[in-house]
Amino acid sequence: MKYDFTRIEKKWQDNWEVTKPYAAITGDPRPKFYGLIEFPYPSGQGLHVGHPRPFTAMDIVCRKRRMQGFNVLYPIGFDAFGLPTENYAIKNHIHPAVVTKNNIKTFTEQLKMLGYGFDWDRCVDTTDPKYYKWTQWIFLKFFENDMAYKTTMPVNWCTGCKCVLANEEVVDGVCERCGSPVVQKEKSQWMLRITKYAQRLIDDLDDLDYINRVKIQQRNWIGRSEGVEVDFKVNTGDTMTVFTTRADTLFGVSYMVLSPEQPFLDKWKDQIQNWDAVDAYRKEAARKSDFERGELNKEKTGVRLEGITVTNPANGETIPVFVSDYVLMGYGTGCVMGVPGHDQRDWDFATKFGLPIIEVVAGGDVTKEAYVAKEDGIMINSGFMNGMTVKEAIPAMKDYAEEHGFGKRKVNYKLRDWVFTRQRYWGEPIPLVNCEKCGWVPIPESELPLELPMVESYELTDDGESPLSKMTDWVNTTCPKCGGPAKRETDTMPNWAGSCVYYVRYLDPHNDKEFASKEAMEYWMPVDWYNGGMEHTTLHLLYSRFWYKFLYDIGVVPTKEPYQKRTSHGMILGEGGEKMSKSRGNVVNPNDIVAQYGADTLRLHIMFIGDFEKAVSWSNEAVKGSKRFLDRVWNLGERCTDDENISPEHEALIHKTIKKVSEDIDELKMNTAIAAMMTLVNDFTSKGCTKGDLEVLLKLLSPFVPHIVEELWEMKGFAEKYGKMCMQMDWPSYDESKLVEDSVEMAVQVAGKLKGTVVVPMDSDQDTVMAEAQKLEKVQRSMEGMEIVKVIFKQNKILNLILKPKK
RNA sequence: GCCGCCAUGGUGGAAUGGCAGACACCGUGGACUUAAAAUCCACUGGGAGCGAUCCCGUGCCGGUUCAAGUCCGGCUGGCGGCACCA
Repeated sequence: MKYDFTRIEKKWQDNWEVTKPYAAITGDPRPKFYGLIEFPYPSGQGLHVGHPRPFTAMDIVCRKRRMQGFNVLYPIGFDAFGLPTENYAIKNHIHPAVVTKNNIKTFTEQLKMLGYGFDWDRCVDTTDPKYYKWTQWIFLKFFENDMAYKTTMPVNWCTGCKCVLANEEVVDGVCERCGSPVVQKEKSQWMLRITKYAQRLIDDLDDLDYINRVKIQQRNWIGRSEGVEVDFKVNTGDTMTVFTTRADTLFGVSYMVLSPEQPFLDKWKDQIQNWDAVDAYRKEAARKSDFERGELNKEKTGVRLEGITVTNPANGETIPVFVSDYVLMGYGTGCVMGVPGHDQRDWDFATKFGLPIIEVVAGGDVTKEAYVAKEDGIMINSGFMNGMTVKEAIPAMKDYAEEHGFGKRKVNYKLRDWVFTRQRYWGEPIPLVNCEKCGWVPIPESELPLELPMVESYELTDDGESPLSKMTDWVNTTCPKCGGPAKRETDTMPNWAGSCVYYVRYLDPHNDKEFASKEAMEYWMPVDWYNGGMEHTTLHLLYSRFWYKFLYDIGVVPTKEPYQKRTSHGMILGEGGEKMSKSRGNVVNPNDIVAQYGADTLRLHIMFIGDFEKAVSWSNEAVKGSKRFLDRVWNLGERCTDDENISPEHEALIHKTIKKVSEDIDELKMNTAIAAMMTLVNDFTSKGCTKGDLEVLLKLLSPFVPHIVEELWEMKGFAEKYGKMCMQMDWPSYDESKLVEDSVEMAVQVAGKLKGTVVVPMDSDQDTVMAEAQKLEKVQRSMEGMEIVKVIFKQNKILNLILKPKK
C-alpha cells in the first residue's frame, strides 16, 4: 500500500480533535511540564515557513515529555493587536476586528494541519475583551502603585499625514507612506517605571537557565554602570551635573556639551549671545532620530554657547560649553564632560572645534587619536592623582569629589522607562478617565473590560490624537470619583501589552473572576521552557519579566520569574540565504509543502534542515530527502518480520540511537537526532528488521512525525495489543551495557599527522596499541632512521608519536 | 556607531582540543523500464599520479598546544537588536 499522507494526516487530526490527547490537567499528580512558544502575530499572509521551526521543536520536546510521564501544557494563542492589521484595515476599508478574525481562522487551520499537540481549549486572543480585561486590570494595578505616570516624550510626527508614526514607518527620515519629512514632536504619554526593576532584572538572571547570549544581551541593554555625578558651576549661577564612569579623567576636561533638548538652553536664552544659531541648531537636531545622532562615523556638529562658561571643580579652570546632538537627553542628565584625550567622540569634536586636548593618562599619542586608557594606565597632569593607575585613580577621585562636595557616587542604567501609549485605534483602551477636578481616575474594576468601541472610522486623525478621540460619546463620560464631567484616555496600549502575561492566562483562560486561579498558577508556574526569537530578547522578554515581577510584588503570581529556561531559534531564510519577503518573492507557504509532501515531511524537514540556533536557508529540493526517509519507514512497515523481539543484529545500534535521540531532543539538536534515526532506518532497510525493531523506531519517531507513526502503529497491530496510541506509550529506555562495544578504532599519528588507524580491544593500554601501531606500514616508514622522543596516548582515542632523527 | 551572534565541500549541515566533512540535497555512472518518473546499487572536498601513495584544505593574519574547525589576540564579511514592527 502506498504512503497516502493526505488521508493519514486527515484521519489522525480528526481523531485528536475528538479524543483530545493533548489536554493539560491542572492539579494532576504527574510531574508538570510547561512548554511555551511565542504566540504568533496573525498576519494577513498566513503562516510562514519560519513559524513551524520553533513550534515543531517545542512540540517534539512536549511529546517526548508526555511519553516520559509528564503532565504537559503546550498552549497556543494569538497576539493580534498591532500596526500591520490596522494599516491593512485602513488601506482596504475592512474593520481591523474583521481582519483579525479572518487571520486567526487561517492560522488556526494551518496550525492544525501541521498536527501540533496544542491544547486548543486554552487558546487566547489578545483582542478578545475577555482577555484584555486582564491587561487593563494589570494597568490599573500599575497605576495604583505609582508605576504608571504621564510625561511628554518626543514622537515621530509626519508633516504630511499629520500623524504619529512608528519608527518602522519612518524610512530615511521620511514617512514611508507619503514621503513627507518626519520631525520629532513632544506628546504627552503614559510611562511604566521599568527602571525601578533594573537591578532585579539583572540580578535574578543568575538563577535562570537562559542561553548565555540572552543573558548578556539583557544585562547590556539594562546597562548598569557605576560612576559619579559631578557638579560644575556655571557662570549663570546654575549647577550643571554630569554623570561619568571615568572620574579619573576630570583633569582632562576641556569643554562641556549639552544635548539639544537640555532645559538649560531655554533658561539661558538671554545670556547666550548667539541664541539664533543655537536655536537653529536645536531645531535641526529635532529632525533626527537618536539612532542617526548616535552614529560615530558621522562628522560631529555643534554650536558654542557664547557667554556661557563653567568651572572645572577639580582644577578650577574655566571651560566653554557647546550644544551638540551626539549627546542624548535620555541617558544621564543630558550634559556630558568632554575629555578629548581619552574618548574618540570627544577627540573628534575637540579637533573639529579647535579645543585643547589634554593628556591625563600616559601611554598613547593624543595628538593622533584618543587614547582609551586601560586599568593599568598611569595618571599624569592630574594633580593629586599623578602616578596612580587608572584603577586606583577612579575611586580616589570619587572620594575626593565627595569630600569636596562637588560629586557623589551614582549608579546609572541605560534602561529607560517604557513609553506605554500609542495614538492608534487597534490596541487595548487604557482604563482611565481625566476629570477636571480629580485628575486621572481609574475606572472601577467592575467596569472592566473597557471595550474598544466598534467604530466606522479607525483612520488616523490629523491632530495626532488616537482615532478614539473623535468618538465624543465614548470620550465624554463621568468621573467615577466625583460624578462630574470627565474624558476618557483615548490613547491605546502598545502591542507588547498583550504579550506580557499571556502565558499566565493560558493556565485558566476561561476564568472571568480572576486573571488565573491561585491553584492553576501554583501548579504550573514557572514556564519550564520558553523558546523564541533572539529579536525579542531586549523588548518582549524583558518587558514580560518586568510585568511578572511587578505582579509577584503585589501578590498576584507565585514565583519571582516567569520563565525558568529560555532558548532561541534561528531564522528560516529563502533559497540563496536571503530573508524571505513578499517583495523578494521567495516566501515559502507551508500549505504548498504539506500538499506536495505532507505535514510529517514538513515537520521532519524543518527540524533536519540545520542547527536550530542558526539561520538556515530553505531549499525546496532538499525536502525530498525527508520525504524519502518517511517512504522508507513506511516500507519497513510492510517488510518487517512478525518477530516481536528486537533482533540481536540491530540491538547495539537501537540502544545507541535511543540514547542519541533522547539526549538530542533535550538539547534541541533535532537535526542530529534525525540523522541518527536515518542511520538506523538505513540499517533496517538493508538488513531487514523485525516487528520488535520497528516498535522502538516508531516510538522514537512519534514526537517528530506523529501521523505516519500512529498509522503504522495501528496497521501493525500495536494499537490493539497495547490499547494505546504510540504517543501514549512510555518513551523507550536504553541499556548502557548494550552500548559498550568490545573493540575500538584508534587513530595513529606521527608528529600530529594521521598515519592510519588500528582496531584494538576497548580500554587497551599504551603498550598494546603501540604494538599494533608499529605494524602499520606507514608508521614503519615514518620511523625509519628516527627514534621516539615522546608518546601521547589517550585511551580509546589516539596515539601520537613524536620522533627525531637518530644520531 | 553601540550590544550580541555567526563563518566548514557544488548545497544544508556533522564533529566532549584527538581520524574534518556524519546525515542529507545536488551531480556522475549503473540496475530496473518500450520510455520517463519512482526505487535500488556505486562514486562524489581540491590537486598530482596508471597505481601504491603524496600534497593542500574549516573566511583572513598571528599565537597557545604533541595535536586547533574547536582555545587566545587582531582583522574581514554577514546576521539579529537599538526602545512606536511583532
